Amino acid sequence: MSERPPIPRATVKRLSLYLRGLERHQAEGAVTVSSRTLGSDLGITDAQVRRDLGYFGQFGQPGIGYSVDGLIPRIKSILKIDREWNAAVFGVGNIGRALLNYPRFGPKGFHIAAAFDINESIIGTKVGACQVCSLADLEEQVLAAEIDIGILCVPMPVAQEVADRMVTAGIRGVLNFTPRRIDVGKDVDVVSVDFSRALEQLAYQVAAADGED
Amino acid sequence: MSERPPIPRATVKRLSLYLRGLERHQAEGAVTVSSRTLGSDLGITDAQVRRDLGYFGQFGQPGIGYSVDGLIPRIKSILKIDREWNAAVFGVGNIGRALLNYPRFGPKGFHIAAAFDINESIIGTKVGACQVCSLADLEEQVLAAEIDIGILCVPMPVAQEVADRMVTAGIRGVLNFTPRRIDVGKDVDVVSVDFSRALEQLAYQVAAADGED
DNA sequence: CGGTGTGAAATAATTCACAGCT
DNA sequence: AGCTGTGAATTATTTCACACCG
Repeated sequence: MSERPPIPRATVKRLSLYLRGLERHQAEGAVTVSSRTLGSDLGITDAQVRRDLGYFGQFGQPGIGYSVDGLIPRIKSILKIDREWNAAVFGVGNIGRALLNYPRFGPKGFHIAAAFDINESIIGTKVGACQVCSLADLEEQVLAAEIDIGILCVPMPVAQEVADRMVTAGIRGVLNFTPRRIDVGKDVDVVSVDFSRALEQLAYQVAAADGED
Repeated sequence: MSERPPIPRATVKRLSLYLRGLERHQAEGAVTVSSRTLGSDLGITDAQVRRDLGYFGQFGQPGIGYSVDGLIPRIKSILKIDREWNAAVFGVGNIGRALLNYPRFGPKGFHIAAAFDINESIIGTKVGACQVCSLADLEEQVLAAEIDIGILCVPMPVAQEVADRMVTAGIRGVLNFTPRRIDVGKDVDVVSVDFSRALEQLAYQVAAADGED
């Protein structure tokens, strides 16, 4: 019955970064870490770190800080990455191929279990650890491999159409690499990664730093 | 002497998205667009759109909306992408290669003018439109090609070191594809693109939608 | 001391709501 | 009628500051 306050979106976005910082400290042999240390790693205040973690419970020890080995699994559990997620890559073009070869997903609990494309010349070939399937078999394969998350890397014009089929096939989340908003039902979540947008932000910031406001 | 209010970071992040929306409406032949239409494209309110644009001036016509052809260049000018930016890719691995082949940067005003790697077997080969240079020639080439922006795709352990050299060579902004915070002086800007983080956000959201809070 | 956890205060971002233009 | 631009109100997020613990 205890009434927890709602968790700010901004807090959740930082959680991944805390995890990163903690894993680095762990690799360096640190046993505990203070909110100040953790915060300065990512350029925020100690108060912010304590507030963020405070939403989920009391993990620290006054005078000592947070146990590195203790906090890591707590954050993984909060982010729901204390389990295996099955993902599939849709579209084995430049970006899809890069992601299939990206070695950092597996250890993080994201298992890329399938890859799809429409191009006959690469269907059946092996990219990374996956045999490329035909997009025609999407529904069947998504079901068989119990895919939770779809990584959308197809060309922009067919993005929405492929996304629709992913959703119908039962996928629960979409990681969208397409520079376009994807419409899914309200039961499915989308997170977008947008290179052009990132570059545009950078251009703005660089120019602003030059004194042109 | 007129005192403009400071521009919220959140507003700048949305500007790229407005531009996207406007270009789509332009392609579809629309002449004007209302704040409501533009907003619903990206899932925000009309008031938000008007407020955002209002920070930069009065671009709309009451009763009509915003001129599509008029607003696009205004936003480009605000974002400082009404000019050519020279970028270089550092690290021609999976991601670097994908970016060099990404066809969408050129038309947006970002010209990838150079690519660097340390791997002898790819130095001198052509990837996308670039001949790969040795990282040893970084300083010289950055200067010669007048690189403004560095796209950092090297392996994590050498990321900071390469970034330091980029900064020394005079680069003004870094687009960081490394899952690690990059430290640059205060005269240089960094924007990060972090795949793992995006996946983690997605995992959290999908699980939350499942009712596990 | 050095550090957490957390009310209270301050600041930032969003939405409301409406005067005024076409 | 349809829509912008913007004060005022609201809501979200961050920071302050301090009681309390090891």
